[in-house]
Amino acid sequence: MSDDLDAIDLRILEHLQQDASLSTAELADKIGLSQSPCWRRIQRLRDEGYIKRQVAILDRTKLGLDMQIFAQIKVGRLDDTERAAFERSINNVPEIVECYSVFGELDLMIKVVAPDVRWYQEFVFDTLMKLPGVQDVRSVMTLSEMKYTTAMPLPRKGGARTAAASKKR
Amino acid sequence: MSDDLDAIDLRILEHLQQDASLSTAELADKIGLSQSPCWRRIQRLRDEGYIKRQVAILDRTKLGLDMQIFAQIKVGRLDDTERAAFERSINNVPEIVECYSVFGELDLMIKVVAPDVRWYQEFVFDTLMKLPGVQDVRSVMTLSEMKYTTAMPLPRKGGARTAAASKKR
DNA sequence: TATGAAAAGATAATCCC
DNA sequence: GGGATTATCTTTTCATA
Repeated sequence: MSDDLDAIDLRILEHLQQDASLSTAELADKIGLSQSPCWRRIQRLRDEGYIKRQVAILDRTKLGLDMQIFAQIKVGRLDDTERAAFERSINNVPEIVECYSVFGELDLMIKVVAPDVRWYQEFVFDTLMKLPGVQDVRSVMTLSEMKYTTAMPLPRKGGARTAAASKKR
Repeated sequence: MSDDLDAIDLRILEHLQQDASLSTAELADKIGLSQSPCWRRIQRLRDEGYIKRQVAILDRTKLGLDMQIFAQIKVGRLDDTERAAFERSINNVPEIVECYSVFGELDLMIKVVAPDVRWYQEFVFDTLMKLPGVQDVRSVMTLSEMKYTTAMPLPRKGGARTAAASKKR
C-alpha cells in the first residue's frame, strides 16, 4: 500500500490514459526506461488501483447517437431501499452514461446519449419519468461537443499548479 | 466504407468498450469465433473508425480529485477567431474534462474535476472568468457519482428498443 | 531496492485453405 | 470463416549495481 507516485509513474499514467494501445517497449522508450522496470511499474499501478481499467472508446456519431442531453431531475425523498433500486435502474439504462447527485434546487444531473429528439422525448416519458420518485425533469440539449476526455489532470513536471498537485495525500 | 455492423461486430464492440484488455483469442472465444476472423473484424472496426481509441481509465479519487463540478457559463458573442481561441483554451485546461455548447439561457456546460473547494474557487476566478467573453459562471457541485461510463448503448440481440437501434443509417 | 539483459511464454498478425 | 505459421510483444527469471 505504498501510496506515492513518482515522476516516472505519472508519465506512464499520462501516456496510458491518452493511449493504452502502446506496447510496454514503446512506452518504455518514450519515458527513457527499459522494458522490465516499465512493465513492473504498470503492473504496480494496476495492482494499487491507479489504473482501474482499459477500454475502447467508440465513435458515438458513427453509431447514430447524434444527440447528448443533460437532464436535471427533481426526486422526492427516497428511503435506502428506494435509493438502491433507483441506482440499479440508472445502471440498467445504457443511454444514461453519467449520473450524479448534486447540490441545489434539482437533485440529479444525468447525461444521456440519444439518436434524435423523438427518441429522447419518448425516453423522458417512458423511462425517466417512471423512475421511482421522479417529480420533474429539465432537459438541456447540447449543440456541440467542444471537449470530451477520460484523462484526469496529473501533476506536471514544471510543478505547475494543477489540480492533482495541490492535494496533500 | 461499407458501413453496417452485424450482430457479431456489435458483440465485439460491446466487449471491447467494457474491457479492451481482452486478448483476441479470449474475445473470439466469448463470441464463438476463431482468432483470425475475430482479429480481422477488430481491425476493420478500427479502420472504419467505430473504435476511436483505447485508453486507461484512472482512479480519480486516488489521484486526489475528489470533487466534480458542472459549471454553466454565459459567454458573449464571439467571432470565429475568438471562438477558436476559446476552444483551444478549453483544451489546454486538463481539469476541464468535458465541455459542450448548449441550448438555453446559458451557453456552455463544462465538467470540471478538482481536489477541493478552495482549488475550485481559485479556478473559477483565475481560469474560467478569464476565458474570452465569459460573463457569468454558475456552478453545480456533485455530491456523489452514481454512474459514469464510456460505453455507448448498442443495439441488443432481443431487438429491444434501444437508442442505437432506432436510428436508420 | 531498482535496473537491464535475455529466455520463456503468450499474443498479434499473416498466410493459405 | 477457420487452421497453421511467423513475427512481435509480454512476462518471468536472473544477474548486476
